Amino acid sequence: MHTKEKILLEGMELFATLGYHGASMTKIADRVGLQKSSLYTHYNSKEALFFDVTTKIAADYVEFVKSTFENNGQTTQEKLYFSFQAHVKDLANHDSSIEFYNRFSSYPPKGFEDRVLKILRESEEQARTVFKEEITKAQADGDITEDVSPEEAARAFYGLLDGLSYETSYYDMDIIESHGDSMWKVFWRGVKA
Amino acid sequence: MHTKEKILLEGMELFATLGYHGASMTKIADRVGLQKSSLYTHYNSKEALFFDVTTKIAADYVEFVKSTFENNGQTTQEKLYFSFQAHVKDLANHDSSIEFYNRFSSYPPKGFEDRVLKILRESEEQARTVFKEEITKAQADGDITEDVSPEEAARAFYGLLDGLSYETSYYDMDIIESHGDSMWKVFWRGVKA
DNA sequence: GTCTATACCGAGATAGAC
DNA sequence: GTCTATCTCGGTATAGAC
Repeated sequence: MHTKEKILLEGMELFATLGYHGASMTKIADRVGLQKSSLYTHYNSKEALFFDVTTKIAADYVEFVKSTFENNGQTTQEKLYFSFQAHVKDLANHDSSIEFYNRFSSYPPKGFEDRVLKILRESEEQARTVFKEEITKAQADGDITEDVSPEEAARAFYGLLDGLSYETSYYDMDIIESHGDSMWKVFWRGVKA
Repeated sequence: MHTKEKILLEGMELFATLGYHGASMTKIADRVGLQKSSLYTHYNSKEALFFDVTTKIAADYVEFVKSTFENNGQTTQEKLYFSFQAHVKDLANHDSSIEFYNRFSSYPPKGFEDRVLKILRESEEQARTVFKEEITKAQADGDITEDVSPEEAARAFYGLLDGLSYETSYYDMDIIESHGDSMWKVFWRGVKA
């Protein structure tokens, strides 16, 4: 792996776990196996590194969501549940790219708010669109009630994920999975036809 | 107001909006109208101030939740919805004590994780107990389905709040309220008898 | 209790040898 | 590209006069 890629990867993990200020250039350099001054050969500033990571994370997230729906021959309930479970699994495992996404969606570094949120919000918008399309199909098939609009159902579904995201740094894996089950059960009861 | 109380209040607001490291002693002192060195007359360290704030926030939150249920002569649905709306309102208004609670539940300052989470988790446990009691009563009255356990319903209800908390720093007030409506609608449909 | 002055440290970033 | 050395800034905290 090239040095620059390794910096990107270690930067992502440290930003995700320690936050922007907690992840010092010294710590990143240590993990890469360099002196901090050598990082500046590859990135002009810490800020430039951070935005490179942010852009990659946003693109990867959309791909992840799409991939969770690329299973043919399932019912809508199964597809939605599979996607939900895939999120729960990554959350419970403290996957660092998801942790990066959640941390900086909620708490972008001071001064970078607008630029960070623009990047992350656009990718979330794309992800939500994927959910909405699945729900619209399910309504057409009569699997989901007409009492709830696709927009409302998609928001409620995304709300489940947000709720679990919030709990990530709060609870252990088994608790998160258990909460996920409760939330899914109530959600599905709330939208099924 | 005594100086120490004012430090506590301004500290809370700055910790909530800027985070632990973002809220420097200089900034806190500026808001109080003191030199930063004078803060040390009242608190031995920034850490001591932070934990004083954390303890107060945790106690206040439990009181807040209890207060949202102290309306007599309502149906369970109305009481739960009232509590939910009270949370939405504070979240949408970016009430700083709720922002403090959410920020440091998810991202406690490095080195303080165990002590901060212990304080905040205990208060959340108490709040969840309040919800569960209401739900148990509602089941006894036949307002909430027996298909879902009180524990599951309470977790799903708390999941709604967590999901909205997550969205707080992401969206504007009107969007949060709209998402809240969608989530409530699906939740109630999911638990009603 | 509040002030000014200062010690001390770790952060981001740059210069220049190799 | 990587290194050592260094600059500058802003942070927490302390000393001592008033």
